[in-house]
Amino acid sequence: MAKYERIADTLRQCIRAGLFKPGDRLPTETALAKEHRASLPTVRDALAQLAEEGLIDKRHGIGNFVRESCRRIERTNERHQREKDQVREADTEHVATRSPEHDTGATASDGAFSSAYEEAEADEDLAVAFGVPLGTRLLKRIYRSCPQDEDEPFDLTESYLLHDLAAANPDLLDASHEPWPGGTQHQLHTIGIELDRIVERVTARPPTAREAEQLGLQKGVSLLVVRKTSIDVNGRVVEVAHTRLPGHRIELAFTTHLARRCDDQHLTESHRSAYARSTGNRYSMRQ
Amino acid sequence: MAKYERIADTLRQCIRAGLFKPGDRLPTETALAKEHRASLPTVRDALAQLAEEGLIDKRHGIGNFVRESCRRIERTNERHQREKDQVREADTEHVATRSPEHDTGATASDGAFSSAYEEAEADEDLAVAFGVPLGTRLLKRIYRSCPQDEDEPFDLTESYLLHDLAAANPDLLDASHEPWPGGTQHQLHTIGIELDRIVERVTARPPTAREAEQLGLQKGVSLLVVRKTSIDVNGRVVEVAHTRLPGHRIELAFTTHLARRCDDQHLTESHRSAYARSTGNRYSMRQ
DNA sequence: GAGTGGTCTAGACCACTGT
DNA sequence: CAGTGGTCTAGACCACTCC
Repeated sequence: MAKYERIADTLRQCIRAGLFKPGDRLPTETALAKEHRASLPTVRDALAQLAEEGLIDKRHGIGNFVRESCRRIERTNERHQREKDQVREADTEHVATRSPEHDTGATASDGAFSSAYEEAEADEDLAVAFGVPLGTRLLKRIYRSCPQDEDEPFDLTESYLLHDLAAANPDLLDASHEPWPGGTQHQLHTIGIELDRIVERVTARPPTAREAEQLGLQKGVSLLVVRKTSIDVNGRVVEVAHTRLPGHRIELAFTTHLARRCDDQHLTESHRSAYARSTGNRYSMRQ
Repeated sequence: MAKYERIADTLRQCIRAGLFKPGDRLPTETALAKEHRASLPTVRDALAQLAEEGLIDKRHGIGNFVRESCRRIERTNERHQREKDQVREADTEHVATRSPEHDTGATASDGAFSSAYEEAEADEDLAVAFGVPLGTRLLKRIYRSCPQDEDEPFDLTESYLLHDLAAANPDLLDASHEPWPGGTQHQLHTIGIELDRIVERVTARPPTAREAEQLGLQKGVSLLVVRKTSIDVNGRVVEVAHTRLPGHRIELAFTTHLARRCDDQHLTESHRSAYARSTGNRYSMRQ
């Protein structure tokens, strides 16, 4: 085992054992070097490893600090249904009463979020996603949300709508109308769009220098990248969004409901398959 | 901008421009150092960055190679429903005919997989997940699957079942009976368990040294960590699995079907909410 | 053995932060 | 300003791979 790994291990143990507590500053790098009879770069290799793991926070010109064990924020896919439900509530009753406290506790209710609106043209990627010609006008919106009562943003989203579609409601083209009750689904509702399903594609990679800066991340940590596609009841892609989240802070929860195994033998196999294909994961209403 | 970042940028451009093609060996590190009038560690910092991004493959004693742009493997949550369907097909018709080619193309059909079985005791984490006392006997199984016609494993899974439950079918305790048609759901079926839903929690972090070795990954790349909980029709947690996947190779796709906004106004709001809570994301059968 | 990347050193200088 | 981490250098030695 390499020396820098041994040093990293030692520090890890000290932190887990509570010898260094969250918020504490570690000894200076030169002090650690002397203590472990190692050179500075070697110590720095060790510290870089701890930073990647999210165990310490490197602050240029100040020191290396033990990370406050930040709570993991859960984001479940069931919020999509809740959001859809809220649209109708807002619609039928208290029109613009934003009720963010409706989903309490477990869910990441996106506290405050700033945003920026601009026009964009569909690049190849987006053109394919929307199924439109290259260069089609899009409305691009940038969101940055924070968990309640925190300072650092924890998510960075670029959302795209078809411009001509969004233009049906001029309010949608104007950033000053944020926030909307019920979020994007409500916005889409105002132009007569109802969502049928949402597909989220998740990958992970280290952040670029720019992303690390924007999200206040250490170099080398992992970024969760979610590409969300919203499809309306006519099978049309109406929104494509690209979200980047810090992997060590977020837990994406996806619940897949399975159809009850029905004991009616009158359905032939081919019928069943076709049915399954058309509906996907769902819950039998028969239960 | 730091020198090592400039060097990394230059190399990135060379690769993207096709000046270095996939499979090519880059100039030696000393050659790059001379070319960029930089020291060896500086060049190595640049190369480390490219390795984290999955752009190059560092091979000790041989050289640095441009990564074959490995195809991204998609894993959708709709495979859970397919797997459930297969159980029934296998049950009613061709009993043990494993038909992996049923899900063609897009899906990662887990080619070959080795496995190891052993007993384990529930630690705090697992005890909470299963809702059983600490120390309860569990059956621990380890899977490593490869995409079709590839050598490197791309996933590493630890699966846990309640031992006493699994013991109802002695075959489940024996590794030699792998592979099973229809996978774990079929295995559960043999002891009379039908799944209601699957919850997958996704996070990302850099791999440990051990994980990097086991999965053949470069240091510093991102790992997708999926914790899957399977819940049966009685609301009991019957399987907990922990899967680690290379973030740059995998794309996890989750489709959330939304209930149609029903225009029947006879449902009061409270009824609707209660209904939504009990069923989660689903598809209206009325459509 | 020759050539490659992996680790480590000792020391220099720069950039950032707080006083 | 002093103290901290960030970058870079020149060179040494080790570990791995292939011939």
